[in-house]
Amino acid sequence: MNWLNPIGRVTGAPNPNAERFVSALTLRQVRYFIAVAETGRVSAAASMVGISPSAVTEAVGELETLSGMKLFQRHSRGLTLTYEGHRLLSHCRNILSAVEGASTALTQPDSDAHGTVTLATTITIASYFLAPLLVRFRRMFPNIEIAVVEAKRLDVEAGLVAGDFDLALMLVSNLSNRAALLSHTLVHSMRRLWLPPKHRLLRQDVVTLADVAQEPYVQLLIDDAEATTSAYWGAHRLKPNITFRTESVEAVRSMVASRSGVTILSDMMYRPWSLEGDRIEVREVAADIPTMNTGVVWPRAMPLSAGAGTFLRFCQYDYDTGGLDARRRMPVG
Amino acid sequence: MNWLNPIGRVTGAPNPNAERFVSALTLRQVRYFIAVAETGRVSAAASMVGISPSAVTEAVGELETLSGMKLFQRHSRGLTLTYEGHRLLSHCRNILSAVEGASTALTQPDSDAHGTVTLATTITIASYFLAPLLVRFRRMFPNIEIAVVEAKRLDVEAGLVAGDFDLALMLVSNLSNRAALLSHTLVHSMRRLWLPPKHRLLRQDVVTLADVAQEPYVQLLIDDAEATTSAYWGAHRLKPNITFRTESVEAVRSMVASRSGVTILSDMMYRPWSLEGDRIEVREVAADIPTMNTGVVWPRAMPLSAGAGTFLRFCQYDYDTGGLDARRRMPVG
DNA sequence: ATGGTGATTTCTGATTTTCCGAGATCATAA
DNA sequence: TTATGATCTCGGAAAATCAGAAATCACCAT
Repeated sequence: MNWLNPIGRVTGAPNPNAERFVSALTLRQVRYFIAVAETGRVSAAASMVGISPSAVTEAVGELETLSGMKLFQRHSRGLTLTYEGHRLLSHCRNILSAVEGASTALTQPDSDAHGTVTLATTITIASYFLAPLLVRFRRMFPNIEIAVVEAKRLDVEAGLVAGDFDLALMLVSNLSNRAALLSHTLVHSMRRLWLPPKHRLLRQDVVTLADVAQEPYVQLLIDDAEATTSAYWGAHRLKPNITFRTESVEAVRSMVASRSGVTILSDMMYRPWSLEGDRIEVREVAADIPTMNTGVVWPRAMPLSAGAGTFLRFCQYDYDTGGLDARRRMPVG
Repeated sequence: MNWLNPIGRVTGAPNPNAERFVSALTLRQVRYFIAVAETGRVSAAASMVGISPSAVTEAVGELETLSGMKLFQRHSRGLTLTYEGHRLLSHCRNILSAVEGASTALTQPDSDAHGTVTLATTITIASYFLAPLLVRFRRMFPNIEIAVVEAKRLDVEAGLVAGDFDLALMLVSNLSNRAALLSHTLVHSMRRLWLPPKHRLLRQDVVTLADVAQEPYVQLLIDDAEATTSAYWGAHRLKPNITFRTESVEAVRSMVASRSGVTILSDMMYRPWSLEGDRIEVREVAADIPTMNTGVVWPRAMPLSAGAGTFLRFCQYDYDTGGLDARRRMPVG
């Protein structure tokens, strides 16, 4: 039990157990507490929520022991909030308004949402990420039209802040204009070493970047692939022995499968077979190679349109349910 | 019961009863639902929250009938969220984080808060509002020092955006720079007609602004009093018959009490006696006269300092408990 | 096919919470 | 001092909650 000194400050234990509070609090207590605080009388609060006064008294008492502080000053005319009670009241209102938020979200399902969303992507995403995602989205929201625009990374960012695009699917690892953009990353893809079958590095227990430096290296050129490569090679004070550069991922696959070189690319692009049907193996490299993070990006300034909002929510949902998680389609290197 | 069609959309009733949802939802349901959604298995969720799986199943079932939609897709390996369930999940997280917010607020009581707050006011507030408020505040927070600065309205606003003041107590009805300032109004004071005893207008059933226009009018000059007066007189296409202007409210009181004129001023300044001890009556005017709204103002850009935050909270608390409500000290006109 | 496995769900009874209603209590006003 | 109007306390009944056993179900290997 806590006591108030003459000037109304709590003098008892400051925080008995906040742990217990979050796990034992009841919405019933919150509702009754708010009713009492707003009416100033237990009886009025009871009739407001439609139960007997004694139940309200009980709930308030529970809340007081739970919070470990006296919430009301009781006097003959009723109850008035203490300062601590007043502070708790605003938090309790937050809780109830969160509940109401959930309720209104339920009453306005966006199953029949409509409108159009202009979505920008970079080429990497467009090739390996977008198509299956869009299929699932169109199936669930047939009345939302998605206009897809492919552009260079900087142009996508510029278009977002200019309002030309609603949102973008792109690599968020190296976003330039973070001040004006918000992002939610959906997938972290590891970058791993691609090898032809029976390659000598497959027999090694651990493969280092120095090992890879000895091999002929095929460098992909799309998006920021080359810049990223030189970044983490440079951090290790090494250089790949680049023997071929191409903008085609299929060409990379063929080169690797035909034992003409190796490469390090993200799991998102990996497929176990080349176009010709030859197998491609994959190995983890014992080095600090950043993951490739792709996600949704939108301008910070304006709130998302309804359609864009449901697309964003859908992306999270689709990721959570495994729709676009590349690792689940992958062998364990 | 609702059903999912092959593409996973709910086809049942859209919103059975949102009313019931907000009044019957339980934190228990929310907690268990989140646990199941995060683990994807009833058994794991049960051990996470420390109860039996059957109880979890029950709670999830309750939440599904309460929300009127299927929240999980059940299969042999466990449960995965439907899209609707995913959407509800984020709202449920909101609810729980609101609960946690309340908890952390309880563990960090600001009873022992300290620091200094520089508070700006205009003259009207300083005379009729501030002193008793500060007394009560200092009694509750003796370790927070309040430095009071009195200035003209425009200077107060400029000082707030410049960061010279933490907050201000002032009239919020006619704030100029609303773009850069946030405000919370504490008191709405009606503006009413001040009359000497036995004045002829006291016998009238209703008093219009046209009636007042016939009387000699005493115009107070402090703050925006004159601008406000001409604003609402102008809106009624009338003009007061001003016979005296003064910057002293005491002078106004004396003039009215000694039958030298009438005036219209806010209840906040009203006292039933003049300095000489003569009585002053008050009457409501049947006209559209704006109320005088005074409250707390602070710059929108930066978050409030800890001390300023508790001062703001205290003002709301003090108002709610009747500390600075002028009407409770007033006769009913 | 067929039984095994690992999960959810259903069912039942025990425990706890929640509620009501009747007194007890208390502070204030007449 | 008494009356009043409020809260608080204390039963017992109803409802919610829980645990554990049994039932069910989908999938997988044999």
